[in-house]
Parts: sequence; structure tokens; C-alpha cells
Amino acid sequence: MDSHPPDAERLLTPSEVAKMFRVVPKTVTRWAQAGKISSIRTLGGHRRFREAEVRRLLEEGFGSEDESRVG
Amino acid sequence: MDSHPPDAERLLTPSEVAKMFRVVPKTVTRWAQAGKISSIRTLGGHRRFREAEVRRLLEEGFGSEDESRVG
DNA sequence: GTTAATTGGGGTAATTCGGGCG
DNA sequence: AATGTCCGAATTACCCCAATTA
Repeated sequence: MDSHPPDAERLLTPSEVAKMFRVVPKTVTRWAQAGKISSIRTLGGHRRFREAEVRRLLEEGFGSEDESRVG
Repeated sequence: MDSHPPDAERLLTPSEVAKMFRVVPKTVTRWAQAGKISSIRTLGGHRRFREAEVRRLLEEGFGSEDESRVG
């Protein structure tokens, strides 16, 4: 039996996100601390990231650098 | 009709909770042992978790970390 | 060249994972 | 097959400081 709760969303570990961006896991942690990426915490304090958001951020980085960035 | 499912009493297995947090089932068991999450026992000694509580714990850790939190 | 921000590495403690067995 | 419990290894969090980048 493999019934999952309705809005079970795919979560990624810091290492997995780090590999996608080609940075070390610690850098991903800094992004979370800086509020640049949202994250949830396991009950032990470790972070998990939404795969959808990570991929969105990853693709934003491929946009033209001429694009004005609001921030 | 089941248009009003009593979510508050729905119970989840260790595996289901583990998938929601992106951890392995054993880790969820550890959280129960540490008292970080309440659980009930089946007559066979296995644990079950309240979906409402799990969801609450899951959403507590969401959002940017630089947002102030009202305690 | 200087200033400010980001990234990476070291170190330690806590958490998580994986294997084995009941 | 899923779960419970114990142990050792890997991952992560958090600290500080140097190197790289804009």
C-alpha cells in the first residue's frame, strides 16, 4: 500500500540542491538563512527544500543578465 | 458523502510521515521516542501519527527564516 | 584599488541514515 | 512487507576566517 497524502510535495536535501547548483551544501544553507529560498525543517532541525522552487530558481539563473531584477 | 472527512482523527503510518518530511521511517520513530511528536500505538506495538499534528509541524518550518515570528 | 557581498574550508555537536536482528 | 530497537557512518547545523567575485 503506497497511498500518499494529497499534497505530498517532493522535497530535496541540502546536498541534492547543492549538486544542482554546483555549490557546496553549506552555501545552500546560507541561501535559506538569507531568505533567498524557502525551506522546511525536520523535527531535528535539518532543512528540506521544495523541488519545484529549486528548479524555478535554477531556471531564473538562465535568464538574460540584462533583465532588470527587482529586489 | 465523504465531503467532510474528519482529518483531525486521520492517522498516518511512519512511512507516510517520513515521505512528507523527506526522511526515512526510522527517523520518524526517533522523533516519537524523543517526544517531538505524539503517537499512539496499535495493539501490535506499531506507531500511528495524527495527520493534523503532522501537517502543523510541517508548516511550522515553512517560510523565509528572516521573518519575525510571533510566539 | 577599495569596498561589500558571496563562497568555501575547518572544527564540533547534533541529527539522520543504513545495516542487522527480533 | 512494515515496523521496533541498537550501533556505526554520513550528513547537516552552526561557529569563525580567508579567498574569490562584483
